[in-house]
Amino acid sequence: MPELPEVETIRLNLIAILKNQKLKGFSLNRSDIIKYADIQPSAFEGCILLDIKRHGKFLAFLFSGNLEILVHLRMTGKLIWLPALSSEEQESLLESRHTHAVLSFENGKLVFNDVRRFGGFELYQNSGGESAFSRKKLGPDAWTGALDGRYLFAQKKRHPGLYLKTFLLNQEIVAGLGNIYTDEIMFETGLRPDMRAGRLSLKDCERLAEATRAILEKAIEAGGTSFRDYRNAGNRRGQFQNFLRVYGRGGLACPVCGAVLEKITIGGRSSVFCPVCQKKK
DNA sequence: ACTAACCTGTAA
DNA sequence: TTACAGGTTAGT
Repeated sequence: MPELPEVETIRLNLIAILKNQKLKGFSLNRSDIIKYADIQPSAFEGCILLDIKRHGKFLAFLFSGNLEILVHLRMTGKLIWLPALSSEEQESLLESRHTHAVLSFENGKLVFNDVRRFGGFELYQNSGGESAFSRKKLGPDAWTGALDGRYLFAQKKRHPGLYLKTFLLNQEIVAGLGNIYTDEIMFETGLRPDMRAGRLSLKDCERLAEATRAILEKAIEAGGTSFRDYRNAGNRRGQFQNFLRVYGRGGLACPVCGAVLEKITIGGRSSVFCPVCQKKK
């Protein structure tokens, strides 16, 4: 479900509420949402949440004692701060068969709910001040990282055969982009998703980096995109779906030239683009 | 470098 | 009943 702007929105919601709070309890309704563990969940109890960081679509909850929880929401994962909800909503969320974990802090409970169960937690006991992000093969963060035209140009030389769509979705190249924002970035840049990355010029790469920056900024400002499932930590929708130009609009008119937007499948993912405004090269 | 698989829910 | 969904990855 969530891409970088949605995960960043959740991070901003939660850091304001949970920084320096003590974790009192860590309970699981299903143990299979723990994808990896150096230690037991109970080892986190009594620890202080020092910070919440994000790299790409991963969230890292950093606790005292060098303990860390990595969270990935995949398609339908949600992190919901229970006190933000009405008492009826709180009750139904706690009883939901898709609520898999509850983190109880001194000021309230944080719930992990995931219909499809692709998402989950990884529990780390770090040594030497290393963050668990370093264990993942992730490129620079698309928002806070060193992403520019020169970097993309160097990367496209390493992966010349990838379709541009697949290239932008690859988290080892750039971390944080998903199906919505890649389509939006390619539309903004005037490049087709089915061109090969090897054909990108340095100028194209500079435009891609620029468009990425601009679109992510607006999307974060709008609190992310709620096309269907996404909700922030307060269980509320984002607003960026009102500003999407091509994603989810296959068969409708291009907002710039009026041509019919095409929808194709690349690497198993749907892509929508304008056959007039976007060029293959 | 592509596909099938992991899951469940919703819409066609 | 079938196709499809803001993601990733093991296997081919």
